[in-house]
Amino acid sequence: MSDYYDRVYDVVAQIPEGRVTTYGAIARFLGITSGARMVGYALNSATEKPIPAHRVVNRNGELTGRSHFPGDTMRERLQQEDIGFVDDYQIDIETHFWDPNDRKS
DNA sequence: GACCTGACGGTAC
DNA sequence: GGTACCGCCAGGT
Repeated sequence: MSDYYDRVYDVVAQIPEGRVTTYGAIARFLGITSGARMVGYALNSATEKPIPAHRVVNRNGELTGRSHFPGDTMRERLQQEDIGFVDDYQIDIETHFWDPNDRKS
């Protein structure tokens, strides 16, 4: 069943502080290149999970999922981790991008 | 049981 | 270069 949900949680939970990743990167890491949507959907159920879902943004670095966070929790939390913002709700994804495949366990 | 929607991404026009 | 449409899989109604 939603095994891949757990994998999403596992990957997201391993995102280093001050780093972010994208839905596509996680999806591709799980083997579903076009399943980025599913990753986001998984995180939808992960809002109550002990994972830094705020470190996951879309391919454009936009905080698309901030709507699921109370207030500006997502934005403020990222700023606390020294994440560079190019816009009020868009981070410097190219600078802080973290690929799941690059994790060192 | 069937249909619709949903934290996105890539390709086509 | 920008906009539009289609594709992926699962869950909720």
